[in-house]
Amino acid sequence: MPLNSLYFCNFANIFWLYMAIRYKEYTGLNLPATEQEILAKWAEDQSFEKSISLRNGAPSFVFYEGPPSANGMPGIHHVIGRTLKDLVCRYKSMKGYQVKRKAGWDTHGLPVELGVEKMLGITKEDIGKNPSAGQAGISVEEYNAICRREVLKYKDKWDELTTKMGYWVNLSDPYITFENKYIETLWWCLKELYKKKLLYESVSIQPYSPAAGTGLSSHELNQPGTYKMVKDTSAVVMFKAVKDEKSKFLFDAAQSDELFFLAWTTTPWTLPSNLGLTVGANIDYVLVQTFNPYTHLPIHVVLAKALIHTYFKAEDENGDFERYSPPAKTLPWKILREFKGKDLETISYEQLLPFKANSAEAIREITPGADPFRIMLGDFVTTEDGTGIVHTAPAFGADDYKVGKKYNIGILTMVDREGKFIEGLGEFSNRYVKNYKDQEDYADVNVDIAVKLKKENRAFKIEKYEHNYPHCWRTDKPVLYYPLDAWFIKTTALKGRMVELNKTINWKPKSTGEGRFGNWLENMVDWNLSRSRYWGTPLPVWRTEDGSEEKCIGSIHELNEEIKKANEVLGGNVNENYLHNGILDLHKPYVDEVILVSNTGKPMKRIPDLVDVWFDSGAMPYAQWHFPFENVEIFAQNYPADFIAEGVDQTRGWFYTLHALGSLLKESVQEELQKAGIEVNDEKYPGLAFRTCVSNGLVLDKNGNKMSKRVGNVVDPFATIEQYGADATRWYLITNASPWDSLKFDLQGIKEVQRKFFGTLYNTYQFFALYANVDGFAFKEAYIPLDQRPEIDRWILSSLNSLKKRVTEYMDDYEPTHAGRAIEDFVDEHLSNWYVRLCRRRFWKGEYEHDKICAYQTLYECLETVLQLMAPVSPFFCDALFNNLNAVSGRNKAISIHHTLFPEPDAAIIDAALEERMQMAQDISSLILSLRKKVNIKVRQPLRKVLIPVQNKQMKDQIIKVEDLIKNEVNIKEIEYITEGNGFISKKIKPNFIALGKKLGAKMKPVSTAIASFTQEDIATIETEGVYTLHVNGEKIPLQLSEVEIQSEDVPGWMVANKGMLTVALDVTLTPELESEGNAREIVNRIQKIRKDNGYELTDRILVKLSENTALKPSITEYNTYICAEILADKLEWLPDITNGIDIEINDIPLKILVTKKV
RNA sequence: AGAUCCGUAGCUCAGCCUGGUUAGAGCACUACACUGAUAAUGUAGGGGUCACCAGUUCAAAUCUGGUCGGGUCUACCA
Repeated sequence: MPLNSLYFCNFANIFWLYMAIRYKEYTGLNLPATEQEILAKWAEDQSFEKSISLRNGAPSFVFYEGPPSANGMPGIHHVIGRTLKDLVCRYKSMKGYQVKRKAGWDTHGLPVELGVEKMLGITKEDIGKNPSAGQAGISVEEYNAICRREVLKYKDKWDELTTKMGYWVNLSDPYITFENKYIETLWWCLKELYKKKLLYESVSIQPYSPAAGTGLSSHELNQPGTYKMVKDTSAVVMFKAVKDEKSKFLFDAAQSDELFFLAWTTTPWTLPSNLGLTVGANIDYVLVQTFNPYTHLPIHVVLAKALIHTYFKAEDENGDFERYSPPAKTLPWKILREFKGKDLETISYEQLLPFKANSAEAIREITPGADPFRIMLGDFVTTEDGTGIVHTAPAFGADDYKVGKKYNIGILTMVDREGKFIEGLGEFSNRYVKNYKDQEDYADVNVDIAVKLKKENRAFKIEKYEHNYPHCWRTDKPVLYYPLDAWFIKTTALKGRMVELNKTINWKPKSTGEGRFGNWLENMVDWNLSRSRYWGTPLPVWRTEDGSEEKCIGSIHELNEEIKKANEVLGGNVNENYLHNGILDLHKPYVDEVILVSNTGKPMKRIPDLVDVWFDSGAMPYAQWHFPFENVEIFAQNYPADFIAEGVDQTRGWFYTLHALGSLLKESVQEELQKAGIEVNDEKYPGLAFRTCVSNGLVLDKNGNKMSKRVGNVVDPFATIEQYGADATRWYLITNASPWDSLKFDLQGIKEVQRKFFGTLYNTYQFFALYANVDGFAFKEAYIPLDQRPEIDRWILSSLNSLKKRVTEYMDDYEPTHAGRAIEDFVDEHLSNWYVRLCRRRFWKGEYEHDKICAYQTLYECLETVLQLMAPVSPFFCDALFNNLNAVSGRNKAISIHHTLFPEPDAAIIDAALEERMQMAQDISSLILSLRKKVNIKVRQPLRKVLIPVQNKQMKDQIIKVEDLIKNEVNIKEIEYITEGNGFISKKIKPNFIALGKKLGAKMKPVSTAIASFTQEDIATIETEGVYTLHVNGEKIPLQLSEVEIQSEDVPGWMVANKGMLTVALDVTLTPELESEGNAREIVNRIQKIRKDNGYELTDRILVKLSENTALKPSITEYNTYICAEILADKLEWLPDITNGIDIEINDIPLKILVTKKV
């Protein structure tokens, strides 16, 4: 080896050792592996913690984490929601805000309890027993201990997913809803509401299982198999109207002293409890004259017009009343009068089944001042089935209760909790309304009621009716809707405020807030807060046995004081277990053991109810900081949230409870803040819990079905991330569909993202690293001003700044999908397929000097910026590449891309004209390539000329500036511009519809036909004159040049292609000179391929031997210098014969060639 | 039942707010090219009654009303 070669070799090694680092080059794109490295780095550098501490003192951006329940495994749908949360937080952090993200766990509630019951194989009845006293079952203490343990069963899995998917949230200090401090804040909230009289007890109509003796939650009612088709006795019964001023118009029309309202029921057992009838205000009703089909007495009845034909045959209308005689098959009928439901309001009727127990006195005893047996208006009435008049028994239907309350008709509960009629109902007393006791000789009381009504001329139609009815999932017996005591929050009291504040919330998408949420608010009812379960936040209300006195407790301290007081007053062993250390666990059964004392010295026991878990999560803004007991300052800075995001299914869940509590507690919160000396105003603390809310849609499987374990179409997020990487998964989830559209999840889509976007980005980076390493580019030279860079650099930088602008706008508008798509477009269309493609030579050709440095600086900046722009969405790969770039250049001091500031667009760099002409260059090139394709002339074969017709000077100037790019790209020698007047090109004209449409209106059609038949001369006329007078239907219509669009269509004798306003004509003549040059290019191409096949390094020089006997020799000789320069050879050696060479063919001419490495 | 979102190529989606005359991308398929970025790229091709019906308009994928289908939430009803 020659001395100098050795020297160079060593020098190179030493050189690189000295530099210590080159841009890292990869052997292949492996996203999961890169992510592992980055995760390790983040952990080591504490990148997340630093991303927050770096922003100390900066304005805060407040994010609330909706607490997931960790008693189920996380699924892929959790990944999309969390990606959305994460990207917003990362973005805001990069925009300079401090974004604290406290994690949280939802730990109470029915799903937890049901899971535990299932695991233990027990039912609700087994809980609360005393096994040590020999009872079968489990104590509340033990049960709750198991719930506490089980609820965080999958916490590790959740934490793992959080980490692996790159969700930055503070897992080390989460809020947990079962902790005493958390519950204490909930108690504070409840007491505040209590003090304001917003917390009250009342009855509500709930599903109730008499067989099991317990109320059922809606969750239980939604268990599979609870709704069953059953056949029940249904009855259309006749309520007799009372004649008075209000009903006079009906009696007048009937010309009778007796008329009836028809009402339908599938539960005749509710009839003794009937107190009203409900009609729809705008439903049409009719008064019909007919006969009772059972008693055959002539009658007058009222029912909805739309339902006439379910009871009467059309052909019997106005039938012969005189000749009706039983047992007649036909029932003649006649409409006497038609009216609206609202005309019936408050008309009275006689009680249908009067007994002692449901007498007027009994009713007023229960509800003093009640005014029953009247017709009411309700919006729930339909004409789907029945009669359009709804029998209303407030005790046994939620709608009935609501409308009954409005009209103050009282309430009758003629059925006890065992499901049987109470005393005082005559022959029906003590009979079960359904066969709840499995009696063999059970006689259906509903049938007996129907029979009685038939006999009394009070039944119009009795039949078996098959319908879907809910059953208790435990006993399989039909459920009753039954009035049960419950605690409510009077949300309706602040409805106005909630509606108003909702208008200030930025909802994404808007429709969720205006439609789904707004509607929900409009139809708000009071919040039923109580649950009769075991594992949850206890309602902190104690009450004396007679119910005359009660206390609501608002803190642990207060409770402990009351505990002591009760012991002192009541004496004995009252609360003896809680005197020393106070209460240590606020859950059942401990709170229930505590006895308090009333102001008059009576003992008080706790109401056994728990609080709806939605209260837990809705109070999370306060409870997560243990407000107001601690952290008042922190709370003040973190309330309300700037941003929350959850699935759209939370609209009436978390979103609602957050919003409701925000409104309800506004004054309480402001007071506490003021007490702590914090400045309070309505702008800062408007009683709003969140300012922006993004609701994301569902994740469906690729066929559009809901993912469910049962169907087995769930996607395992861990496997997905492991195989394709979190980056590609996140990018796919975000860019494929807007977050609020439901997403059809398809792994093929992730593969596509991986290949198309990350693959392209990776290639671009690899390309840069490859050559930058060769040239030792480390961005050490001064930043070259734009005006000293070539046009194409200025273009890509302009385009880059336009991109920054768009991405920023989209991100600020919570439209990450559009932001992501814009980035994709840029990387693919602009950076990779135009800039890099056109500039390749600049990187590997020539010396390391001005133009090359420009190219490196430009590409570096593009890469760096794109990585920053995509960082919020896909945080791993960009951080890796960013670090690789920085390791060499040291341009940015941040140790992670997530600590940098989001790129700010520079308007001065954006050059719209430049971007426009580059688009033209791309389009023109594309057109020329398509023409080449058509005549089958490959790009390596140079062509002489293209013609481009130009509309005006400005267009010509634009194209001239990119002329060289086009010529290079499509291998054309010359571009010739043709302008007006030479008659060389033929043109096409069409109306400018927008301009003309406004002016012409209805005359548009004939005018556009006229324009379509313009000749070339006509077009020339309007072009030169600027105006053309059309004659349409004898009317003169002047046509301005600006009202039409003219474009070149054809150049006779040339190959032509169009796109929009652009037209290109290609000269496809091949001269011997052009062919010769084409041959030379072919040779270069073949030899480059051989170099590559032989595995030579980029910089290796080669020796080339060619066989002399070829027709190609003149071409090759002519372009000898060019060829040698391209292939890195000193010279081309011609030999008569080559033994080891490779046979190739160029344009059908054979050639033998031998390439070896020069040593 | 009510509310809401969605329905555009075989698949995933733009375009719709602000109506304008060849309805676009990508994937997949076919063919041909190109390539010292190569799991890339270009060009060409097939593939659409823009779910349906009605209305407004000179003009509707776009605006209005309705219908149908799918998803979700809420409610559960005589």
